[in-house]
Amino acid sequence: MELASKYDPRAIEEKWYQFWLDKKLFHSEPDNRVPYTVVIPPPNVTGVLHMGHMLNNTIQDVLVRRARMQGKNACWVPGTDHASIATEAKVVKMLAERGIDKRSLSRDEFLKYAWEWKEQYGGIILKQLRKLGASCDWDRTAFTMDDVRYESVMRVFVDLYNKELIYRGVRMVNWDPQALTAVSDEEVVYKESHGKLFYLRYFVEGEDRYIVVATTRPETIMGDTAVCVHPEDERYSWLKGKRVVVPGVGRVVPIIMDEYVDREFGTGALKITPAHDINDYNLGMKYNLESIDIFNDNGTLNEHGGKYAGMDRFACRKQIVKDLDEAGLIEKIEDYTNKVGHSERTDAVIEPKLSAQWFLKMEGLAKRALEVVEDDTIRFHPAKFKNTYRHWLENIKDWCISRQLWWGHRIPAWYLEVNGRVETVVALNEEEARKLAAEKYGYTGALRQDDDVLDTWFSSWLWPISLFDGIRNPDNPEIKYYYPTADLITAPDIIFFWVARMIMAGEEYRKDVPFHNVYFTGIVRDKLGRKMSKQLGNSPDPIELIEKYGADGVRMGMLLTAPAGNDLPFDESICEQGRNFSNKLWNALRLVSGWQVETSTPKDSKSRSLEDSKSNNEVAVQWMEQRMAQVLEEIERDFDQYRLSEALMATYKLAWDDFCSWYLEMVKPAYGTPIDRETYEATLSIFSRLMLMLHPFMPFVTEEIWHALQTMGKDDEKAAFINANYSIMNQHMPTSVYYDQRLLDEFDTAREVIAGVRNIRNTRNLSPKEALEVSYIASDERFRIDRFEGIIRKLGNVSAVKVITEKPAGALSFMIGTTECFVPMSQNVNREEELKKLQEDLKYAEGFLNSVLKKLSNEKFVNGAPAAVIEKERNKQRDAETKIAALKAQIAALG
RNA sequence: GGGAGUAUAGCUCAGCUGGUUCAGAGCGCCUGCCUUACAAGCAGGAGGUCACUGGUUCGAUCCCUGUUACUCCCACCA
Repeated sequence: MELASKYDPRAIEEKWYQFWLDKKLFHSEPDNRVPYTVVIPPPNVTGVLHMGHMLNNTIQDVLVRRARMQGKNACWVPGTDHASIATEAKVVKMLAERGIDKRSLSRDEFLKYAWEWKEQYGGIILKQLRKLGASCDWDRTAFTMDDVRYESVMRVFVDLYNKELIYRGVRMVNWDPQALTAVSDEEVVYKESHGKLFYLRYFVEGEDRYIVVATTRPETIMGDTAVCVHPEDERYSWLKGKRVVVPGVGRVVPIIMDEYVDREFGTGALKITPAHDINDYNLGMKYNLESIDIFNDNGTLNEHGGKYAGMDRFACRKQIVKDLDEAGLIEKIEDYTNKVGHSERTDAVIEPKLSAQWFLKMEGLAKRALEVVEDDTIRFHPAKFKNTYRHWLENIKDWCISRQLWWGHRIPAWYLEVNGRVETVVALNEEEARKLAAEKYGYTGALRQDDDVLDTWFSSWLWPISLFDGIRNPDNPEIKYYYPTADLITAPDIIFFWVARMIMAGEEYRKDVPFHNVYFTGIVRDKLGRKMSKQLGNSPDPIELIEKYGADGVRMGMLLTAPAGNDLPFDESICEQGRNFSNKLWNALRLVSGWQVETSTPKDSKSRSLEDSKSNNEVAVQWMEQRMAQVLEEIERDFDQYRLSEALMATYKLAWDDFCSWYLEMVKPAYGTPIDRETYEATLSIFSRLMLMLHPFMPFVTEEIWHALQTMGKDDEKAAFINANYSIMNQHMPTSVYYDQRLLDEFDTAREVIAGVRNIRNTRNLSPKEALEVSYIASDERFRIDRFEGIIRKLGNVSAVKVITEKPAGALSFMIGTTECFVPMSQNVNREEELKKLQEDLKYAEGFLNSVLKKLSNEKFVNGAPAAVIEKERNKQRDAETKIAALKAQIAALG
């Protein structure tokens, strides 16, 4: 078999993904195994894959594939989110481009377009995930608005309404004038903005005196219904009981006094606009003030705006300032910086607005959701997010769940009029509602359904349950088997939107947590530390990256720099490392596949060298097995703590350094000679297990190499059978076993000897082809290299390893611990240089000894420190003294 | 305004319960090599007052005080 010297991921990745799909290896059904469930954080149905998705889904895939190989029944459920506001905005825009105005459409017509759009563009992102290698159970693909999920949402709404946890009320909400809908508190982003603070004159009714009020929003004076000052503010005590004229408007409003006012801010006087500010609204309630709503839903002035009616709020601000200024009603204007709320989805400036909305009571739900995180029934990784979570839940307010949109789950509330009163019935569907209306009110006329839809998160919060139909059929075998899920992998910015609410829903509808662990990924940033975004154009296209470096390469690149909860400064070049690693593995395969295996065991003298190499190889195999067991232990620990990047790094080093650089070099037969069968088999086995360990991180290249290894040396028929019927995916992950630390230590010493020889060669410009001799004085029992002598000879190109008792003349030396090693030189050594080097070493050793002696002569240390620590210091002292003596002797020999 | 977090090599980060895993890893950098698996490679090497300050301790990268810088979250000051 002839293999290309460069690994080309493209064809290989496609081949294996199709193979996995054909074999239905991602599919899961409940059985006797332990379940391992992960639900995907559903991406927006019309979204495209970005780097954040890449990171998030790579992590999920690593965990899922590992669990599967550990013998668990892994089920990773994919799906998409209907994303009410975002999708509706996209559809509106698409229609506008086609010259269609949303307002000219009926609800049904609009929804038809929306569904068409969804069918056309929806799910692109799921296709892209396949390129990444995601091992989702695609048969289970769900959508938050498909039949099962839709009905689940309806049932939950009805249930919570009947439990009196859902209510409808007129409240001040965050209004998005662009999307024309209310949004929740969490969907408002406050941004620093440079504006002005306007000082307006409010004349006292019938007098020449006036009071100056500072405001950032002069356009709202049309809605002013009072001016408020602090009751103890002596500057304004004269105003008590008076009334003032709203400038430019002419309306006469009362002066009220309330401690809410901050006397230090502005002039200490505050204008009250109950319809357009939450605080003013509260004061309005308290003092029974009139509330005048001056805005239309789209942010233009309504009929209360007088001559400004129809103008946009920001245009109106300019105009009104101009007009007031001309009328001499502006005292001054100052620059001012404050935080202005923007809609997360549309970026429009949020307008506080009074409107009728549906709310969900949070108090009881929040309490339970807090408990399960506090007592570690659910663990956060990293744990610091517990603080954030607690703080939010302890200060939570009722959740505004209605949205004035069409795309979404329509609120199942119907209105009817009986005896001049509007009554509400809430039911699963219109038919049920009709029945209910008849029962409760004896009403049989037409019903009018609420126009609003539910907040998107009102469906996502049920996701871990509704995916297994656990709302509609709470006792079905699937929900019982797969719920609670194991791990949730998500970004910290949706901890409130989604994570907290899923926990609430889990407690409410399953009396159990929805997952046991939450792994918070970091935010993917560019080299300059900026968040990746479409606007900045600093986000690479993940699909292009995959084409360039292979999915394995990109996965590895992402994982290497992404410890849990840390932001990840992404640089494309990191993918190169992943690609190079794939290539390295590929070339290891090329090496092994080219080996000739010993066919008979000849007894003649020619086989001496083969026998020699055999015993070397035995040690090599032993060592590699021990090393592998050690790393496996490390990796298991890393996974337990969700330290994925560390687990990958450990595996990477095991494969590259230990396996390729050391092990393969140890057993590699000389050119033209065969390798013994035992070593060959052992190598294939070790290599295969390495592939298993790497498979969760790099699924494609490992599957390819694993197959090559399994079929190596097999006849065509057998190979074809293996290729058609086996996959690395469901092989059993190796587990750590006992390993011999002594052997590992001995190898480390041997490795230092080899490095010492190579270093001498390197610094003295000696040819690697010239064999050197190594000798050492055996004085330290910790220095044991007997077992690795043959390997030292092979890898260091050493002709002999000798134990001696006297320092040889004319030799170069290096120290390993307290043992001196010598390399005799045929040519003259550079005395000056050697002397300089030895003196530097001596100086360092003496300094080190000094610090140790200082410690040991400190009575407090000797009395206070534990015996073991003191013993260690004494050992250090002895070693340092030995070393110093040796160095001095060498210097003397040279001089 | 409140709260949380971070600061260790040029970069990104480990360093778990104070003492031989104690100053580490990967990448980058420097030097020499196209050594028949791999230049997407091989061998060797250099780099750090562990942000600053004071304290606790026989002993501090690690615990405590304060300072500085950055990051994030929360909040209705017009």
